[in-house]
Amino acid sequence: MSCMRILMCFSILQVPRCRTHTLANFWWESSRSLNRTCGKNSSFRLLGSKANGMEGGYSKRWIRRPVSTKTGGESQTTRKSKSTTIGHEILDETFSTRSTLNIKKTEVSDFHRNQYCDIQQKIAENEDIAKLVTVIVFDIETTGFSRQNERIIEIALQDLQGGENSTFQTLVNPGRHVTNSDIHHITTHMVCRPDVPRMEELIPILLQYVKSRQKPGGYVMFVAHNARNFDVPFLVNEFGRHHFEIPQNWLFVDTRPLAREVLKMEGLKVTSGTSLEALCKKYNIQFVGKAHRAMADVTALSLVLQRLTFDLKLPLSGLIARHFTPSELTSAKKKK
DNA sequence: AGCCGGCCACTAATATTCGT
DNA sequence: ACGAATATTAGTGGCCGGCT
Repeated sequence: MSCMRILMCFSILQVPRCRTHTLANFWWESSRSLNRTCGKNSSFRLLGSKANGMEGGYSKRWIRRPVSTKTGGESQTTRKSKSTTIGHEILDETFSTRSTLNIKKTEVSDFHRNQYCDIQQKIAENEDIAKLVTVIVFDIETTGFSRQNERIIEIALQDLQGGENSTFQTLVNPGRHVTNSDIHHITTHMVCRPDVPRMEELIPILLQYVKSRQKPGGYVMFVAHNARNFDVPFLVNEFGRHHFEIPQNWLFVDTRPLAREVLKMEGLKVTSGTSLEALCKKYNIQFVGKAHRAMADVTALSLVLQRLTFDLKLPLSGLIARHFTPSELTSAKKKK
């Protein structure tokens, strides 16, 4: 069963039980709008882990095609033309030379000049949050724990709205040996190749991709497990290392505190487990693909997130209220 | 009044957890 | 292994009621 189908099923099941405007409702609404767009028989398929030589031997296209979703209920011609719209835009980047990357850098700095007013204010003004926020679950794999000394070797993103190009995944060339392959099974041979992008090449593409998913004047909320202590600091460091800034409309949410809240609410000891694995067990969620591969973790976390927000009766605005920004992380560090 | 024990709130130190 | 957040434990001080 496809991931999105599962998401949709959850939403359908949850809505009648939770009348308030929950995140589930938000996703439900999104799914419905997709249904309207794509027809009743829509199905979304995440690429399997064997696709495009991810287990080694990358083909020429080192970005696992962001066209990793497939929409049914459409005529072949429509689908074809649609997948070339965004997919092409991104994949063209993939093949682009350094000169085109420079152009993208200019675009990126334009992007940074965009000033976003406080999202909390928008919530207070009762703006329709769903129309403003794109929720993206993400995960990274790295060569180790130290954000200073180690490097990212894989990134996966999933836009929970679904639809075409809703996932993005790539290996990253760290330019060094991978010593912890026993964890994620990503080897030096898989990433230290000329056809695997380095971080400085990937960032503009990543920014471009996220931009293609965001709503006009909207925010992008990135969700990851242990984001505050691991994924986000890593990302911030990698951006900084290559003189990029995290866009101001990017918000981050950590699912680990949510898990703690749920366990507390249920009267369980928090020490009983807030790892992604423990949460999957708790919610009876099966891993699609290998655990500790970025996309597999993202797929699992997407489902865990739905369950957590449902248990906490947390509407999208509540999730937004729990967001943090990279600047908060650095200022908190300075305080100490 | 003086003493004692129990309770609560707070702080500091230590342990655990989590990501790869 | 690293580092941050959080949980847990231990220690401290203040307050109160009961007792002599």
